[in-house]
Amino acid sequence: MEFKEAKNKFVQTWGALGSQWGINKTMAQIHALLMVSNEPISMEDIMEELQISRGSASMNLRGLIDWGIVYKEYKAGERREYFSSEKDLDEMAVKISRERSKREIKPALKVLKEVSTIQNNGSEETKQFIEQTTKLYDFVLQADNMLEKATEFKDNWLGKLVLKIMR
Amino acid sequence: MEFKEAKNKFVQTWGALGSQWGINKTMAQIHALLMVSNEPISMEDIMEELQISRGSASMNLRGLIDWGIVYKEYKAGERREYFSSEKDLDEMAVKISRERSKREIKPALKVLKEVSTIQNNGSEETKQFIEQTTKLYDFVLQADNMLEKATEFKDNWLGKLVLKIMR
DNA sequence: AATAACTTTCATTTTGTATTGAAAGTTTAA
DNA sequence: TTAAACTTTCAATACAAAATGAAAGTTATT
Repeated sequence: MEFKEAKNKFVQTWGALGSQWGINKTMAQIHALLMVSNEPISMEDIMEELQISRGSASMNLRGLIDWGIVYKEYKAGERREYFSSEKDLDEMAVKISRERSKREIKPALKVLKEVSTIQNNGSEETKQFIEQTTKLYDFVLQADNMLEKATEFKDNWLGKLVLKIMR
Repeated sequence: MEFKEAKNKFVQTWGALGSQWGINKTMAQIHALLMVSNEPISMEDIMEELQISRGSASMNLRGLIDWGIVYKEYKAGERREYFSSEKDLDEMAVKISRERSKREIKPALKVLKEVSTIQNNGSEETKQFIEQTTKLYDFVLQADNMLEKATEFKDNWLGKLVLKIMR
């Protein structure tokens, strides 16, 4: 397999993985492209490489910047903007974890808290509902805390965690 | 907030959360419904409650059974099938982790291995590509191993993990 | 201040995913 | 073995999410 083919395969795979985890395919593909490039890439080049429109490139790049894992760069004497991605994978994982927590888990926790604290009117179904949603709240809270704590390690937290768990 | 309203809110929220993580909304809603019900529910009732068609109910229930987090149950003297969900959240997390690993992470790892072992032709871009995809392979492998190890605890692994991490 | 070089926005269109429902399939009971 | 009671399948359809691209917006240069 030669470089070009490998690169394309990687971009496609990363895109597919992304969409299985709720990240839009094109966004994941742009991210993949930037991850394996050592030098910043212009929007024009991204459009060309992935065969996507200007609008799509613009929106998805902005999305990646909002996630904090892609940066804008300016080259001296050039008008055009260039983009590069976070290359440190621990840093990347931390940022993605934090964002997902903020955007998705925290709001879900809020609702879980609300619904798990309704008045128990004594009926069996209400009792069961409160019980299960309370457990769920505790579980999700714990999972979210774990992510938060883990990301505090910052320095290769994943590796340390694995060692710890394996004893 | 009364029971019916709370239940509905929970189902909607769980559905939304699911689709943000790549699980189809209806499937997540059915799962939510089953999680907070103490007794098994028939397909008919699920259709009624969520206002979905027979086909959709059938497909999504089968999907949940494939994930291993919903069970078919038979009532004595009744033809109709009933469905209930895994109520143990640790068990549920273990099953979901294992399935996602098998379906999504393992295949991605295979590709990462492939593309990270192309012949280095000496060019800078090839060198960078190999370097970054190798790092990515190691990272994803480590994350996958962590999940695997964690799920071996089985017994409230998440809680134990959190305690460990927090010291 | 006008022009050029670029980026963003957003109404429309396209694409992909999920749903529908009727027909086919299956199982159980008589 | 037939009928009844149920579930699954799948081609057609609906729906939602993403992409397009032209117009509007922005910024830098002369």
